[in-house]
Amino acid sequence: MPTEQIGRADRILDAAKDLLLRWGYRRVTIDDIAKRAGVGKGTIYLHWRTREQLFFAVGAREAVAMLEAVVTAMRADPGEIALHRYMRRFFLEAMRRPVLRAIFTRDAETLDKFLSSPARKPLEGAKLLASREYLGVLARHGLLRAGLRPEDLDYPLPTIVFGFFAIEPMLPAEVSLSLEEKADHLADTLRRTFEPERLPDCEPAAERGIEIFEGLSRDFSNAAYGGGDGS
Amino acid sequence: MPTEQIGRADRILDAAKDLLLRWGYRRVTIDDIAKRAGVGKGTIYLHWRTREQLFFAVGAREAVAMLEAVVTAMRADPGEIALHRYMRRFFLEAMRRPVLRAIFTRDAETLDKFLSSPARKPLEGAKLLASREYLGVLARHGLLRAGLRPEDLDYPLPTIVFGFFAIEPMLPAEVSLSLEEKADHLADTLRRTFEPERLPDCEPAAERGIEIFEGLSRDFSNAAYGGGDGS
DNA sequence: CTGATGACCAATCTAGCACTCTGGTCACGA
DNA sequence: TCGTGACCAGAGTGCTAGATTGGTCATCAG
Repeated sequence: MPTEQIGRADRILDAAKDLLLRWGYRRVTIDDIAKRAGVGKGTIYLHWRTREQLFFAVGAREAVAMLEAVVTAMRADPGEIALHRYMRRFFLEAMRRPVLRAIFTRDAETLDKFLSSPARKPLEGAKLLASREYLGVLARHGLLRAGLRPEDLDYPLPTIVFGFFAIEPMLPAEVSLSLEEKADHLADTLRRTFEPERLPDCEPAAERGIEIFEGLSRDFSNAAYGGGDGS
Repeated sequence: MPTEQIGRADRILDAAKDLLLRWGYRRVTIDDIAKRAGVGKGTIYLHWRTREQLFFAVGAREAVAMLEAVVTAMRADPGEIALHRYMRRFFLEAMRRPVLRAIFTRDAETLDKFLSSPARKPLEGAKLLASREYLGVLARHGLLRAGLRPEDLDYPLPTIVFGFFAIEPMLPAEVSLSLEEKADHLADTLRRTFEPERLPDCEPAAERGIEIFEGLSRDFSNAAYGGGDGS
């Protein structure tokens, strides 16, 4: 895809994202987005086949930004590859991006019908949360408790992490923890539940792990700009 | 309240519960319940002030049954007072009772508008999940990790437990864990996150803990039959 | 010839209205 | 005294006419 078309796609996604956060999924029309992006309505359909896929692309682009932040952190400090550190950062980076926050907390006001659309699934699926390959790398480098196989985390890991996201809109006002403190609780839980008491050197695991997250990032990028079907 | 009136209240609650599980909150009318219970419609209003409170009473009575099962287990084995054992049983007993399962998994099909009603809150509130007094008993008897104060669990404990309930309706079909296995994962997580490596004798803690849960059970019982406002 | 556009159309959504249903009350009867 | 069901206000439902909008494609600018 020509660079200049990517710029146009980004302008459209910017417009869609702004309007989504201001008005919510239901109220934003394709015409609104086209006007705001300064393009004709038909132009939008040169990039994405349906309205739903356009909004999926909005989320996918945010996921790419989040994954890039994660990878940058891992490059700066290989210790970030550890499960509890990764999930801590994942939580923080996701919650700080309004679109991802809406998706992960299942904000019905903002997302409306998009919540029950199949296009949303890849954005909060287990693959994004922790791919099997990543868990495999952790296991091979001694970053999971002895005897713990990657598939042993299939149920409890997403369940625990999901709890921290999903409870967010239900917290009573008197809970005054900062986002960092919440992330610390999540990290502590995962640290104690899934990791060995002493963590080995993370350098070699980080090397392989970064590749995995970069690949995931590329996949989401392709899905966002390629008019992909989100599969 | 005369015993015979409690019998009538139970018949009404039985009818309401049956219809709730078969048709869902929205479709069940007071007339339906009265007919099925063999009483006049006005009679129902001699027990509860509103439809909402009647359905709260249905849930409260289930909570009483659940708490009684919990207490029975604690009497048989004081080890059940430990946080991870208590929550394991809590999860199992709640999930095995369709009404409580609907409440804790936030089943929109069954509960409909009752989900957003304030009357529902005490049923899934933090008090039922783990009261401050109970956590105090655990702390005093060395059943929490050294340095962990009861209020330190205010955020992470309900968050983790909530995750195990709330993810239930979202699990893909290929997850074929039994309820017991899920409960074991929950117990393992709490065991490692909040408890000391070696648990002390639970006998003294169980003695005090049982009183707390019996008191809680009485509170819910009063709320159910006393036409309470659920506060 | 390529790529962008917006008028257009079918299908869905919304507003407004007439009508039904139901939660809650209370006068009456057992 | 206690239980009842006829009754009523107001909330809910179904319907229809009309507006809105996702998606298409003939047309046009460069």
